[in-house]
Amino acid sequence: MANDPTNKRVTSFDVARLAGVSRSAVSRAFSDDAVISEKTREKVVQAAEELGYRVNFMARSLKTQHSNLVGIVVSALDTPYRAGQVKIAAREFVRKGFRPILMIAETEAEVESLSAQLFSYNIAGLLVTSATPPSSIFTECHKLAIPIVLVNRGKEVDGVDNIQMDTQQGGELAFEMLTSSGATRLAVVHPQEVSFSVTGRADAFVQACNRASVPVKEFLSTGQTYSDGAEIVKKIGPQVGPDGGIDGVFCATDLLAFGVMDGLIHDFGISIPEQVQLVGFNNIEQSSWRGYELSTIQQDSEAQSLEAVEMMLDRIKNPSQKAKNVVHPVTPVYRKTTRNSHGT
Amino acid sequence: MANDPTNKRVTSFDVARLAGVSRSAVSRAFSDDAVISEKTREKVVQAAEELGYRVNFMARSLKTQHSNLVGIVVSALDTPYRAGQVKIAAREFVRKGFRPILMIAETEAEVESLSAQLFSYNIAGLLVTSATPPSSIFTECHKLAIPIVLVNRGKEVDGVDNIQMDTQQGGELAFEMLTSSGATRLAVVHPQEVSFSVTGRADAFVQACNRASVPVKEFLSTGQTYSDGAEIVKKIGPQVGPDGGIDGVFCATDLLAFGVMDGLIHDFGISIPEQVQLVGFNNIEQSSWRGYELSTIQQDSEAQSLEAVEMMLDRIKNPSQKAKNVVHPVTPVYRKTTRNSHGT
DNA sequence: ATGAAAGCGCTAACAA
DNA sequence: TTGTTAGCGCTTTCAT
Repeated sequence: MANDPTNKRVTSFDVARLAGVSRSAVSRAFSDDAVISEKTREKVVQAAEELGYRVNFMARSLKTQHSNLVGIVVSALDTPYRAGQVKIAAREFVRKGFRPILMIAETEAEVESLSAQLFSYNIAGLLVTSATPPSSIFTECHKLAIPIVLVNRGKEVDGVDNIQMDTQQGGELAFEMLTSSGATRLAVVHPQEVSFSVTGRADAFVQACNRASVPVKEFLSTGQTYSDGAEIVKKIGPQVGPDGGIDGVFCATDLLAFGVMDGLIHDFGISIPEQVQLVGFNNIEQSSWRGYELSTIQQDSEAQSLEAVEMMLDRIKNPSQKAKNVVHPVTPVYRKTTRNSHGT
Repeated sequence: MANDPTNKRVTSFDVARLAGVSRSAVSRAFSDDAVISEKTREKVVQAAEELGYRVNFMARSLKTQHSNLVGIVVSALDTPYRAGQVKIAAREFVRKGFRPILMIAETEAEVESLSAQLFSYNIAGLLVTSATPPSSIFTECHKLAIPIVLVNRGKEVDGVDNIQMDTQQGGELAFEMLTSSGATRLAVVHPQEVSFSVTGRADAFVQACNRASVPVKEFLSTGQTYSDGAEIVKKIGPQVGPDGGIDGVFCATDLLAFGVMDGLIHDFGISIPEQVQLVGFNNIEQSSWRGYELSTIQQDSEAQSLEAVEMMLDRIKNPSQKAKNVVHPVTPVYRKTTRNSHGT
């Protein structure tokens, strides 16, 4: 059983010879829907096993003009929400026979260049869940007939599959969670950088406030992480209080909420939810930790990811179908940072 | 600028024709170290741009017998520690011109099958940071001359590059952190499933206790997450107390520590660090959150990841070099779950 | 410095 | 059902 590394690699030719068949036969033995008699198939598989043969996907892809490689372009992978999303998507792709190439892209420029790099691989599709790619990518994908699906990346782009949460509902829900349990002077904190889903939910929240003539103050954080929350709370803290101060704040992100919460408690001695109520967004794992027990709004990232890959596979099978645009509902999760335990 | 999807894909042949050169010339223009005059190179690049040409990596790989694809096999990607690790590694690979294929493998069987799948792609290397792959993978890699590097996957395997934290030092440090500030009756909690780095640090801790004749109780959790900590604390809580009870516990993972901590505080009314001290492991981001401020032991996952990819690239360049085995030191981080603020 | 030609390992007509 | 044959798009000797 020669296992010296100088071994020539084994090709379909070797297998064919050992099995006493043609190369086409071995090809057929390893193709999913090919006509081949069970008997020869077995001979081939047997020989392949013996030789340690594996079909060379590079050669196959070259010939068939498509690969089972897909691209996943993602930002902030070290964030619990994104990590979960990517984990699910990657697993699902693999389960369906595809291999995800992972590209970390924090800026729009990176999204563009990294996506473009993927085109050299005959990728079967592209999943983007970071910044919205510039339109050059879309036209390129279109030209190359590469399906592309966007997750939480904003309004419909022509001919691009899209899956997103219901930002509108998200903002309204946050408003409701806060006001239904007595908050009357609100605040919202969200990152200064504009992004469809994050900015969107904040905007919807503000609109809901305006519609109900409830005063609302806006606080812009540097980013959307814990430390950004811990930073912005310095501006919020002084305005929270019994006499006419803020008594309900919506943080566009759970992470942001934790930072704000800790600052409020530890630096301003404010008690939650007695003096201020707090609502976050995403319902990441940490939100249920007993040190926080954050009331929040859940988007089902697992369902999103699963649907994203399904959409893509659909598209691969049927490239001409119309682009879909699905929006996922969002649900309230009442925990201990709101006063209302709320039947729901 | 035709952008109809029926467009034939553009090949080096098209570029060659437009530029008025041979196909070899365009190949040379896109190869890093090839002899070509600046003038023709420019003509080619120009033509390529115009046509939207991109070299087909499948064809290139087929010809050259190697690709710039690498595999990353990982488990528990949705855990903050792993997510950070993978993010860094993936970015670094891309920066160096490689494309990481992400494989999520929770069990050893999955590691085996997913790694094997990657061999169909002529991958340039394999990075494993989940369960330790079975030896079949090693021999396969050896046979195919594919470099493989293991991160925190235990003792040296013959001919396999390996990078790991200093488990011994980790366990001893935990012992020191606890005892130097007065703990005298210790406990350790770690997952029942054996894994090199996690079980290793716990074992080292127990040994340190034994050596110093300090009593220590062992608690086995189901896994290594928050909820596993929240579960096992039910057994620990009753044994913590003023009269001869446990007064110092080392959790093999920060996540585990959070679960234990919350249970101790909320279900048993125990105050930390007054009644028990707590030390975790990893120093993930959440450990510094003010809701926890966990004293812990840091392993520098960024450095580890960076070094892992460097090792791999080294290996790719110089396949015959001896396997390396580097161990990274580990450092104590004193926060509020130990009594000692300790100069360090 | 450049071009001609061979061939990487595979699949898909086509013929038998 | 099977084998023969012709490329997929590229790189790389080898001549020039």
